[in-house]
This record gives sequence, structure tokens and C-alpha cells, in this order.
Amino acid sequence: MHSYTEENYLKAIYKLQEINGEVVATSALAQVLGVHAPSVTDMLKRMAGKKLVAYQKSKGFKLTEKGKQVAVGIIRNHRLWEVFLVDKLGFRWDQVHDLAEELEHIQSVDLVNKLDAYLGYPKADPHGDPIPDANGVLPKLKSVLLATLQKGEQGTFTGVTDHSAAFLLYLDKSGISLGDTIKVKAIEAFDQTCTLQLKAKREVVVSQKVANSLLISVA
Amino acid sequence: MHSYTEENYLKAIYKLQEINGEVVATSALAQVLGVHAPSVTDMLKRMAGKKLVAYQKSKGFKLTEKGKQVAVGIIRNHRLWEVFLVDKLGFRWDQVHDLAEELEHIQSVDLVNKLDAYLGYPKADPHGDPIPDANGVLPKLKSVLLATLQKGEQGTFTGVTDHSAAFLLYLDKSGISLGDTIKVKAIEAFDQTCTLQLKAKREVVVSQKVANSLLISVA
DNA sequence: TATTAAAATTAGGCTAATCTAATTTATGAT
DNA sequence: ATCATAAATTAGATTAGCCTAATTTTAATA
Repeated sequence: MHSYTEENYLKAIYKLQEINGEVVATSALAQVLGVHAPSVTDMLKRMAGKKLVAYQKSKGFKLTEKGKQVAVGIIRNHRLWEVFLVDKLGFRWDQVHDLAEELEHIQSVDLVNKLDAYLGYPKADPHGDPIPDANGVLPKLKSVLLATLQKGEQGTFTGVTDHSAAFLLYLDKSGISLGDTIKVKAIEAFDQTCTLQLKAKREVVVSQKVANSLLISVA
Repeated sequence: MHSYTEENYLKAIYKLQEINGEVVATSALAQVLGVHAPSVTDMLKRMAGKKLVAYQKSKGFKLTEKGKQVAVGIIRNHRLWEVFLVDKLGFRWDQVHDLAEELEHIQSVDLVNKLDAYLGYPKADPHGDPIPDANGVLPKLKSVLLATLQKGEQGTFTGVTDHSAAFLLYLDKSGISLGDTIKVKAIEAFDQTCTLQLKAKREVVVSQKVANSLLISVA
């Protein structure tokens, strides 16, 4: 149906729109895809022809409804495969991204729906990212960055904004796991370093960078 | 590592070598891949450069040891994914070929080995085709075509030579399943039509074409 | 052995996706 | 409002994998 490459463009545009608002810039897309700007301009013209993106010369671009549907479908595939790799095959959460990046391109509605059922209709992937349902509806989880909490506030650790293996391994090493209740015990005024209290009395000190990478659901 | 296309060439050459002996012809490969002969010549030159095939102009070609290893790896992937699709996701045996054709190209030794373990190290795929082990060793199942059996002989139905969905659905409809004991009750002299006895006293009449598509393991 | 039919290769072209270098358009600071 | 810089686009080329048409090579048979 759509090429592997087109699908990667669609997914990348979708994610950029999510973060930066409606309109995406050529250079931003080139950067996340690891290609040079003229390649993006080229590809966008082709994709505009297929009504996957709305494109106006030198004015940025955004997904059409059709493009958005394809993108959400790929994200659904990706996240369900990640659940499979972790829950069924025993991969760690820092190992699954690249494999899911390949598996996501196998376009079969039947396959992904059967996979979904087999996994028990999970709501989120191993990193806490929400999984769109079969109709492409993506549950909006309302969570905030740990860095926005005040001293004394607490919540449940439900996701990350940094998906790098390095960060995920750091969390493992520090004993911070998805689903944990986390309370902010102290915030250092000088550099915003946070002292967190995890289950029982265990305390961990994390940098501001870490606090900015953790998503917390406040009750 | 290798492109999707290269991998399909390698797999196709491997299968042709299995059936027709060592050396493969350009036209035969073009036919099974659904491309035209000049494309094959083109591709073979590139692949010869990578030492995947041994190629002599106008004299046919065959896989190198390296090419054979890649081909067997892909076949291992393919057949393990087929087991997954049938055993875990509940697909029928006539539905899995095309999906496995895509899944097989995800090259990760770690993934396929974890999948193998998860499936319980199956020896054969849902059509009875043997699965190469992690070292690329493919167990040689000694089986014969049903059509070679004499009246009165019997064996276990262990595989098919025709993998088409149409044939597989026909077998389902006729109640002939992998693992069944089948006895040849009669062979019509005129057109080699076979009367088979399945479990209990159930009898089925099949054409010579069918008898030529069933693999039987004789004890 | 000579001839012909079939198979394979060469020649020349196309498309998708990429690149670099050159040019144009947009933005932001004085 | 103008000018400098940053961003985007155009121009022109490359590579993998495919095509058709033309040519060459091999194999089969009179």
C-alpha cells in the first residue's frame, strides 16, 4: 500500500505535530528522519500528491485526515509489537524499540487485531505510551512531568519522554519502575535536583534532566 | 544487512536448488520471483559481487556457502513465524504464508531464537515443513509422495508439496489433517485415483493430483 | 555439421529515494 | 524598511531494482 519510507515520514510528522503543534518544518522532519532537507521536500511533494499531507511551498505542512489514520495505525502496530516482545518473548523494555520499528510496517489489520486480542487488549506499551484502539482512537492519558511537581506532591510513574536505552537502563539501575508511586521529598533550589521517595522508605536522588523525562499521573 | 529483495532471491534460489539439483537457470528464477529474465541477470551480478552466489555467464548459478546460510536463516524465520501465527494467534494454515513472507525479513538472531524458545522449539511448521535449528541445520524428514505408495501400504501424513490456500482448504474440507494415518485402499488403474482410509473407517477418494501433493512418512 | 529455437545477456530507460551545490524565500534585528 | 542569516526549494546526479527491445550464446535436431 504505502512504502516503508512513506510510513516512516507519516509517523515522524505525526509525532512532531503532537509535540510542536500543527505545522511541521522541513528541517525538523529532516533531522528526526536522519536525511537532508531536499529529500524531505521531494518526498513531501510525492506525498501531497497522494493526499497524505497538506503542503504549501515554504510554509510547512501537516497530515491530512488520511495521513493521520495511516500514522496512528503504524503507532498501534509498533506499540502492540513492543508489548509482545516484552510480555511474551522476555525482551527488556530498552531492547524493543528497533525491532518494533521493523515489525510495525507489516500492514495487516487482521494480524494486528489478533495480536491485540492475544495480548489481552493492553492499554499501554512497555514504556507507558498509550496504544490506539482498532478504530484509531488514542486514549489521552493526562500526566505531567515529574519536574512540575512541588515538594510533598506525589503520583504514579506512568511514562517516559526519553525513550533511549541509556535512560531506560538508568531507571532499571535506580529501581524506578512503571507503576511505582513516587513522592517528591525535596527539591534542591540550586539546580532542581529532586529527592524522591519510592515504595517503602527507599529514597533516590535524581537530576533535573531525569525529572523532566518522567511522566507522573496525579490522582 | 541484505535487502529485502536480495533475501527473496536467496530464498528462491535455495528452494530451486533443493528441487532441481545444484544449478539454477535464469528463467526458472525469473518465473518463481515474478520478474523478467534481465532483472535476474542484473541482480545476480550484484549478488555475485557480494559473494552470495557463484555465477558464470550463461552457465547458471548456485549459492555460495554464505548465501546458503542467509537463505536457511530466512527459511527458519519464515517457518517459526508461521507456527506463531497458527499456534498463538489462531490463524488457519492456509492464511499464514503471505504474512510470514513479510515477517521473515526481520533479521535479528536474538528475536528469532527467543521466538523459537517461546514456541517450544517446534520441529516443523503448520504445513509439516521442517524448521532449521539455530545452527542452520535442517532436519531431513524422509517422506514420500502418497502417489508412490502401493495398494495396502500406509503411513503418516506429514507434509504437502502444494502450499496453495486452495489446496489446504480442500484438505480441511476433506477432513485430511497433518499427523493422520492414511492407508491406500485402492488405486484406479485408469487414472490413478486413490481411495484412502483415514482414522476409523472413514474413506476418501482423491485424484492423482492430490496424491502427488501429499507427503507420507512410512514407518 | 549446420540450422534453428530457446535461453541468457547487453543496451538503454524508468522510478523511488537519496545526495550536494546553487538559488530562492522567509525571518528577525537594527 | 532593509539587510543579513537561516530555512526551504530547485537543479542535477546517484543507486537499486525493475522494464522492453535487441543481440548473443547455448542446446537440440535435421
